Amino acid sequence: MREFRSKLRVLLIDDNADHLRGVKELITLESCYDVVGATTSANIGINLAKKYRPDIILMDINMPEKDGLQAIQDIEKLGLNSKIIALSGYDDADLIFRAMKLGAKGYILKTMASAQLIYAIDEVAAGKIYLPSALSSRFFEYFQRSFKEEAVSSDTENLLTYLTAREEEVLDLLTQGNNYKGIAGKLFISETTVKTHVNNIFQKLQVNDRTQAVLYALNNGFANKRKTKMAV
Amino acid sequence: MREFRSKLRVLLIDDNADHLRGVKELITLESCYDVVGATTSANIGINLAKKYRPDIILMDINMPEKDGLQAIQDIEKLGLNSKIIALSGYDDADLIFRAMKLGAKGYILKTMASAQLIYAIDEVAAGKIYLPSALSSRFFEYFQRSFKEEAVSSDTENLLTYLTAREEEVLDLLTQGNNYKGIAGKLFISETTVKTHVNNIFQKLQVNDRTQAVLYALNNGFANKRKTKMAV
DNA sequence: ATTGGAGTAAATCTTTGGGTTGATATTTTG
DNA sequence: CAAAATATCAACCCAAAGATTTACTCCAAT
Repeated sequence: MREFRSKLRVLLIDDNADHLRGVKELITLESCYDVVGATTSANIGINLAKKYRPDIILMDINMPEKDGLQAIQDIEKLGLNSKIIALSGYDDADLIFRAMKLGAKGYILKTMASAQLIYAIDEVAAGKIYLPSALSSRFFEYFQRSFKEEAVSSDTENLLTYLTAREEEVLDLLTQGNNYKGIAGKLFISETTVKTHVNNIFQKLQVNDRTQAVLYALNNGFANKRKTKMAV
Repeated sequence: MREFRSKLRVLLIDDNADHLRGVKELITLESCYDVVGATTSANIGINLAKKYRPDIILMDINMPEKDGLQAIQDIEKLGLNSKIIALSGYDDADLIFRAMKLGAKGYILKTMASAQLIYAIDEVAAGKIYLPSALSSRFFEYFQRSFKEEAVSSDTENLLTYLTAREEEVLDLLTQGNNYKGIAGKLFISETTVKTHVNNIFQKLQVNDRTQAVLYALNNGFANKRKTKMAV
């Protein structure tokens, strides 16, 4: 897999000029890395990323001008294969979580020793994901808390279990935005039959209309082929 | 925080009797741990957990009788403060992800050295989360892949951006299952005005009815106070 | 000063949705 | 086998939702 290319190309984006300079010198000292760009502007950084397609991008995510997280997202959308390492002054769980969610391959604190910075770059360059164990713990606490409510809320009885197979089919089509006619057509039954099913669904889910039925379904694990999401 | 209690209590659940015995001996050798139970049955294990409320539970998640992941969920629901460490023969990303999602404080492979097992227990007992770096990488790859599709799908224009502030308010109430009357009452405007807004929303989102509007909103990042979820 | 967007509202009309009752065939299950 | 649950359909009615048009006010941009 190692190609013929001699050095891995690194792009630095950090609005603190002093820190930027320091990191640049530090990385330049490493024989295997080549700093192809260093800028204090997120927008310029994004353009440099487009231009040079660096192997590694060190991105400060606490910048005033443009949100560093947004910048990560923008760069990820470009579909370059650059590996982004988030640089931050804070070990805030939410920041870490969001950075990782957006595709950052690492997250390091500015206060960390320079040796650790190099180590992180090495690891990420090697295709791994680098999170110092302290931050990793933060991440997992946050991660697990995000799912806690789910588990708790699911102790209330799930009314979906009372639906018959046919009713589930109908509900599934409801959650795809179909009206009576659409459902009737797709299930090859009459519209009045669909109405009967839908009415039974309303009774069982204890709701008054289709919108509430759809919401109940989506909020109570009616997964059916639907991509569900998590709060950003 | 350290209490007057001398030893931390550990419960072992592993359907492989040999492995169970080995781990039990290993842990008993450690002066700071006390094995309060060791069973090859997940169900018995759950009952032992209820009875002893151990500090640490080592749970094998590859058991035929009962799914170990299910057992983790069951124990978590009991609301004991036991910290569960998942034990597995496989470093499957999906398994790791699901175990952590269910609240496991650690995940270790049966093939790992005994010193590492003890280290993991120490770390978890100290309130940290322990994932060997190799597994941690697996986890993050899986984690980021789960969010990839989201980011990609969002390259299609988000029609929600065209909504006015008022329309967003109305849509928000729609996504809570309100009808015209309910929305009118909550916004202190007439029902006909609500209809106007809703119709404008339909135009802008290019949908035909409220259910489709709600679905569009939920599928396109209309987060508004709503707990969103992620596929299990 | 005036244009345009946003929010408000009413009138009208058509379609869809929701509730009810009752009927029949099929399947499940005790 | 008999009883119960499920799936099918019809006819009915009323309420709610959706489409369209018109119009007034306020506010911001020019």
